[in-house]
Amino acid sequence: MGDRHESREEVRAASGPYTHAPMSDRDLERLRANTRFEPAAVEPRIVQRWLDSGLFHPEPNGVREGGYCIAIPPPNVTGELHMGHALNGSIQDVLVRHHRMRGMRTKWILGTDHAGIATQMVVEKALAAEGVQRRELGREEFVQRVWEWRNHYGGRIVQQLKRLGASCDYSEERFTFDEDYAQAVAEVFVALYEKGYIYRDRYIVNWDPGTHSAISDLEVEEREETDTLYFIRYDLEGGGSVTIATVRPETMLADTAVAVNPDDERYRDLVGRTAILPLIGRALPVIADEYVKMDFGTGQLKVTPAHDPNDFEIGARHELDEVSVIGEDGRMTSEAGEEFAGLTVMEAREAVVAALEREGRIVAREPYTHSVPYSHRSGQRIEPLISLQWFMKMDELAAPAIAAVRDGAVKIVPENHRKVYLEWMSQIRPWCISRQLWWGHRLPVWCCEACGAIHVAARAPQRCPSCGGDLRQEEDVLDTWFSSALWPFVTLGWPRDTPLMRSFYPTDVLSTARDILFLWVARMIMMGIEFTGRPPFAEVFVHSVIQAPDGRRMSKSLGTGIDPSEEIEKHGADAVRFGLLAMSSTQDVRYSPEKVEQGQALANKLYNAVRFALLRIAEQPGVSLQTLQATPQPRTVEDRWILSRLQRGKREIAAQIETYDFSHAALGLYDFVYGELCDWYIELVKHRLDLDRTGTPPGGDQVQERRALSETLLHVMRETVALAHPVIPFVTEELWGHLGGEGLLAGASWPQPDESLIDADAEAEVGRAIEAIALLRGWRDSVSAKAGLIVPARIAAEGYGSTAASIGRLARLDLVASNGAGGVGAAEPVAAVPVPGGTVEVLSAEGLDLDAAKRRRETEQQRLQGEIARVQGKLGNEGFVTKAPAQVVEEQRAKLQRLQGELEAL
RNA sequence: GGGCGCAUAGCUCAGCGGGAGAGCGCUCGCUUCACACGCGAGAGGUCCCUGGUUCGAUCCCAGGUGCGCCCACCA
Repeated sequence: MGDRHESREEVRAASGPYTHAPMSDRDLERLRANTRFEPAAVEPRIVQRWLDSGLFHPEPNGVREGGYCIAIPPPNVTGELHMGHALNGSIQDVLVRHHRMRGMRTKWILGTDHAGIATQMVVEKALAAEGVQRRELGREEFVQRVWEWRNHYGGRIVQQLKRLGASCDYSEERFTFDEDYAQAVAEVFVALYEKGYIYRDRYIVNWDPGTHSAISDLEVEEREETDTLYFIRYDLEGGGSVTIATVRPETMLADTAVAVNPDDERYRDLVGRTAILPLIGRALPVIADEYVKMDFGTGQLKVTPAHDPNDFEIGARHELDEVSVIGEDGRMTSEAGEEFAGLTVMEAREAVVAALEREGRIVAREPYTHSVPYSHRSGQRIEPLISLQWFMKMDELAAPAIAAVRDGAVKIVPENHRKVYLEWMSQIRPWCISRQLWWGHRLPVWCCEACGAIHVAARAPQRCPSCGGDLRQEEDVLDTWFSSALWPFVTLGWPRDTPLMRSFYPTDVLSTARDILFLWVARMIMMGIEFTGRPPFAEVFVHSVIQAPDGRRMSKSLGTGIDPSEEIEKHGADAVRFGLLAMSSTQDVRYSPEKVEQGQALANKLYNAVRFALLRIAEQPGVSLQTLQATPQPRTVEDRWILSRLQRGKREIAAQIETYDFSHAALGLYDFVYGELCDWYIELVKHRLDLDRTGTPPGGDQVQERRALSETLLHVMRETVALAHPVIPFVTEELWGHLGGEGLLAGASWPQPDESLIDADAEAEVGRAIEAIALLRGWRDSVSAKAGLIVPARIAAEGYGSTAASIGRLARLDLVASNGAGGVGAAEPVAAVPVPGGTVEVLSAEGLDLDAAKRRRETEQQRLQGEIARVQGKLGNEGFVTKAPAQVVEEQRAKLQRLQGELEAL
């Protein structure tokens, strides 16, 4: 990073004057009246300001250096925002906003996916509700209807992304079915075809009767099911029989062989003989094949090349006939015989079993649990069928994509996904890329109706180049993932050499859930390298999957889904973003409504902290908001303390964002705002801006002091708000305006840590005071001191020189000088409260239940004695003293001393 | 059948070789002039089990148990 952002104009930094007058009296009145941040009222207005500003659209300058780019995983055009989108949107937006603030030309490529099967199914369903069937309409009309649907309902998700605050480049929205995109897809297809990577083949595929299309291996999910395993006797010609075992008796109608293992002693003499297929009477050769397991079933296997992927391979090895008895509609064909033709597969199964039973051929049956393939898309059972499809050879494309990840050109975070990727890629198989759908990129393949020749070309030929005959375009469309694989470069103008390409390719990071690591990410890497010569991104960040609060999958059908848009309406986009980031990790996580509420609380807290600062400063006599500089003017130890803590905060959150550690970034922000800024700094400085109720005009020095504190406060507030902006952009943008920052915070500079403001002494002093105050408050509570009671006390401890007054105020003590002669100062203490470095002596028992204090003291003594014994035991252990690092031993000695001091003080 | 991951407070999760943490929930007390979507104080834990390594294990290693997820063509 480094010097890239240094040219940024300083005026946008958090230190600086009010450059306009944002806080008119009316604004201040409104601020005073609104004690809560109202996201629903504020956030939509801020979205509009961002959009109008043009900040989200970077002008391409043709130079990759100094740019930052993310391509959004394009959501389905018909989709609605779900939790995965919301989380990934939040993650990408944190990255994008952070880099934009660091002065980089930042582009977040936006667009939607035509999502072949999914969209076709949605529209088909909608049409069905009107009583219209896809086939009645015809292809052209149907595709027209899908476009209408898309123009009407599509892009809702883009609106939802805006509402989330995602700072995508909305001015250049892309669609994987745009004309340019389609042209690029065709060119890629042609190039791969010409290289011999794409080919057509009759092969057994995963046929999805639901979508009436082939689908890829990755779209198949296996489900455990218990079926019946039937043992069926086939007679042998010339006497004897074999018994095969199957869970799919209906496919026996398509058997073309019986196989045994060549090493199986039992059946050696069967090989070469002929079995008779029951019900059909077809002669089946008995063959020997290694695939057959000797220890499964009978060791005799029916071979059905047309309806089982393994049998298909066996068939290919032995040149067996392929008989298809199940059609693409999932029903039995005429090949199955009159008795069964037209039945569904399940009906046929019953009928075949009944027929076999009549012939006395069922030898046995037993329950059998196995995995059954189902279509991820339609939910229907996959029917393996032989079909003429287009395939893509993957080995050559995979090799460089493997190397890219193995050698670190593409870094996968978290690391464990790297191994999964490499393993999957190393055993990659051909990809079936054709789909028998209507909505999608049609294959750029033309068939001559006269001579049957096939022409593959990116632009439609007029007539057959071979014979001049009429051409007909291939009916099939491409798998959606074929076009999405080109997303990071086609969206930038590829194959043309555009300024966009030169400015933003390759992209910086791809953020996604792991479910599409193979379907999409791996294919993008392969295609990116093949067509642009470079991987399409330097890093892949794999984020959590958000599950329902009860640990089940979030899904509409289960009723476990939580709609992020509803959560945004209820709690605000800031809250949802914070919540999702805070709950995310490298694991899958359960949705935690509490984290969203925590985010909402943070936004409100920050709002009120700024509200306090501005209202209180505005009321100072002799101080005008308009003339203040938001610069650090430390006057006291707490000023130095907060400035020091702030520098550390800036350093930490930047590092966390850069290492994709979003939960710690979000929670660290919360801790800083609550645990340091609000609980302590504001409480410590409040009195310095006290309103003077006596009406006495302040002296000149006092005005100077108040002015200095005001400037420090403004500075701290502006920097905090800037720091929080990537995570909670809305409330921070709103407050930035109130704080007089120039322009929009979205376009402001990221606050850089100023090492000179780090102050270890101040941190130690205030840290000690905080500890003491907490102990004193605990003591007060234990003696039932009323909240308003001011207790006379004296500090008898080292190290409170500059914080004693603060301790008095925040612990509600009336502190007297330690050596005060006469008066209460000389009084005998009635109690001593141990604090770091000594005790605080309590000088009056009035209003205190000191018996309770005594009981408390006793349990405290016990605790201390226990701890002392433990540390002494450790130090008495020779092994510890000689083997442990000297520093650790020293720490234990110091601890012992401290504990003994505390015990004594009691 | 392979692979990966997780078991810490009532819930959701951080932490990770030397004093068990957060948010929410719970209890008690607060109209303390930013915030009751708030403030202050508390209670609550054989850090899954069994071994091992170590001066020392919630943390490292091995095994076990339970729960997720991914990949896989045994009828």
